[in-house]
Order: sequence, then structure tokens, then C-alpha cells
Amino acid sequence: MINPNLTEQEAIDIQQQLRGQVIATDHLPAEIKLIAGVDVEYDKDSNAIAGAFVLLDYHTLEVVEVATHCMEVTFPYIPGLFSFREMPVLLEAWQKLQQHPDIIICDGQGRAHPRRFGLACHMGVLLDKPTLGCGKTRLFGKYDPPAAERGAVSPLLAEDDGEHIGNALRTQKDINPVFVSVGHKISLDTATSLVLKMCTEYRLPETTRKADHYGREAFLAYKNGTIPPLQ
DNA sequence: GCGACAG
DNA sequence: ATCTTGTCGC
Repeated sequence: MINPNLTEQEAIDIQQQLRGQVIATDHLPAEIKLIAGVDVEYDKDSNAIAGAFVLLDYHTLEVVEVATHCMEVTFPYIPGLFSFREMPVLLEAWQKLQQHPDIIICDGQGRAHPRRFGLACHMGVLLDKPTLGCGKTRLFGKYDPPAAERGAVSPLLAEDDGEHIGNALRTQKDINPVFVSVGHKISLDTATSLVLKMCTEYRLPETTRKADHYGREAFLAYKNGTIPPLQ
């Protein structure tokens, strides 16, 4: 689905071509039962990476299923072309799932992107699933810091045309905000309240935290099983 | 020309 | 992403 040998310009052309398929309004199932988190781990001194998909029960936040995949990175890190680096592993992990979620929370931006097509949009369009982006830091857009209270929101506005491309959301009192934006088949308002709802105890959504946990665990097992033990 | 730049 | 434990401050 993603050719690893793309040039930078070819990747940009693909973004321009797919951006028109993004739906920025709510097209969610009548009842949300499963919500997914994704994350990718990087090895310190090799090009090995691990991608993880974790499915949580929407109401209890209990882990329902985990799928991971390890491989070599095929695309460099280029701000704005992040999805071409992380999508391959995540697609592999996705195919290992026995069931699919109703919505996916991505670790990165969606529409809050210079070409309005961040990782969350790319994943949403390729999988035809509702997705949203929840990044720890800003990639694109200007904003004023939201108020200190949990739930405070401040609009993220595009530098170029002023479009409201996302929200800086304070998920815990006095803790740095996260950046929420539409991925696919969801509205910004729904995405924002959903992220807040998933941040029960920490700054980041439980989906992202669980994906990080299981991804790291799988990565360690992969490295320990592949590389002969030292000493 | 100089910074900024998801993970 | 990764390097990284204790430590300073409320």
C-alpha cells in the first residue's frame, strides 16, 4: 500500500492526491465499542522498529486485543512525510488483528499539517476507518496556550490561510496540552472530547499509553529472540 | 539567509 | 524516536 522507494516529491504528490478523500464530519458507528491506539518504537542503534495496535473496550478501557509487528524502517524521518515512515509497520500490525476498532487514535497529527494530510488522515483513508490525531507537540499552526484547567481548549490555526485545523487541549490541570486534529470520518469537536475522555489519569490518552507499553514489550521480545544473548 | 520541523 | 536518575519545586 505504501511504496518504500518513493522520492520526497512523489510522497507529497500522493498526499495531494489523497487529501480530497478525507471526510471531516462524524461518520461513526451508532455505538462505539472498541477504540484503538497505535504507536511505533524505534531502536536506539539500528533501523529496527516495532508497530503496535491496541484495542480497548470503549467503556471500561480494558485491553481487548494487541497486535504488533517488527521490521526495518524504509523511509527517513521528514517532517510532513511522517506517515510514509510509520504506516508500513502499522499496516502490518493492523492485518494481524482478529477484530477491528470503531475508531483509531493516532500518535501524531491529522489535519494539523502543512498539506492537511498528517498520519491520522493517511491511516483513516487507507483503512477507511474513523481516525483522529493526538500529537504531543505541534507540527503546524499557531495557538495561544489554553487555560490551566483540564478540558481547556485553544484553537490551532493554520499559518497560511488561518483555517481552524486542530485544537490545543489541556488534558490535565497545569500539564502541557496535546494537539488534536481530525483524521477521517470524525469532526474536530468529537475528536477533542474523545481525547479528553481517554485521558483519565495522564496527559496522553490511555490508547496511546497502552500501545506504547505493548509496542515496547514486543520490541524487547523481538530483539531478545533475534539477537544472541550477550555474555 | 535563518529558523522551524509530528516521531 | 533515543540519550536518562535523581532532583528541584509546588
